[in-house]
Amino acid sequence: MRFDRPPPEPLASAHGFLLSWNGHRISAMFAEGLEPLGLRPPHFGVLTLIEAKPGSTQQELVDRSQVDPSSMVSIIDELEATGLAERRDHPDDRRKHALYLTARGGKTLTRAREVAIKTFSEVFAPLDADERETLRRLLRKLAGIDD
Amino acid sequence: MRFDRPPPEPLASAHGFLLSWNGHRISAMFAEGLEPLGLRPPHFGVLTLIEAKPGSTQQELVDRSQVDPSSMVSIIDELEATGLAERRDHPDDRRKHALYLTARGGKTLTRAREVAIKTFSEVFAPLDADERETLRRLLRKLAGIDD
DNA sequence: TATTGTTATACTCTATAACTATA
DNA sequence: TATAGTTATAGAGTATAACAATA
Repeated sequence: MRFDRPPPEPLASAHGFLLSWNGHRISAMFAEGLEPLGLRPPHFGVLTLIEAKPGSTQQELVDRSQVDPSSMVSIIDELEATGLAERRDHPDDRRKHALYLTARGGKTLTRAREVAIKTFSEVFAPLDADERETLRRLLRKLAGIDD
Repeated sequence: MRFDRPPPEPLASAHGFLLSWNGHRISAMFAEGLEPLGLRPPHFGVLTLIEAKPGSTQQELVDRSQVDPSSMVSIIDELEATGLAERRDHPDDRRKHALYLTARGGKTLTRAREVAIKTFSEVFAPLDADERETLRRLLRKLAGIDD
């Protein structure tokens, strides 16, 4: 799928297609922006969750990220290999790992957030501030999030 | 990625994540709905485009669908194998094929459209009519479509 | 030489199930 | 017996580049 042009009619007339197309487009653009940092979107998600709750176990990250356990292993393997996060022994249970960001991981997450913001501005450029807020509200409602 | 629950915070706070999550969710639901018809979303797209302009060449479908040429070959192979579309000789150029829906293809497309509408109603159920129209307008604007 | 369609192939991403070590 | 994490493996889906036939 290419995203360098608007989707063609008659497909673009369908609400569902539009939502799907825009969603895949922003994913692809974000993934491309993350590439220079050596990250893919799931890495960003996991880094974000570790920062939000340092010391989380892999199981907790699985629950909060909707990523399956085996994928979580490889994502964290990669984060450790690139020195962005580390597994430490869990104080209460020798089966568990406690996950923490490294200093470098924190910095990389900051840069990844800048990428997210840049991608966001590019994609949402056609909308003014009011429209963006409306879209955000509608998308949250669509996702089943109560405000 | 799982879609049976709303996306977790803090991820759900990000506009981009919300758009991407909803987009992937509706794709996944539509794909699931199409399964009993033996179709995947790209088949639906190609059927739609052939119906919109019968006699299209594969190259034209590639241009209008944003699917790459080699994927187009397998999609059309599958549509022919299941008797939904057919390649005919192109009157002007022996390199080209002219694509047509079969009667069965037309019926299947109708049923696939019903699946699309059903998926759409499910996903957009949390929104009222005005909100849906607003969302449609914003998504078209986002996609770069001039109204 | 360029274009249409095709094939062969490789790659990315994810999911499934079986395994280990601990509880 | 159940849980945390891991491994091995297979699968879906897509993309890339080389190719034959025709223009």
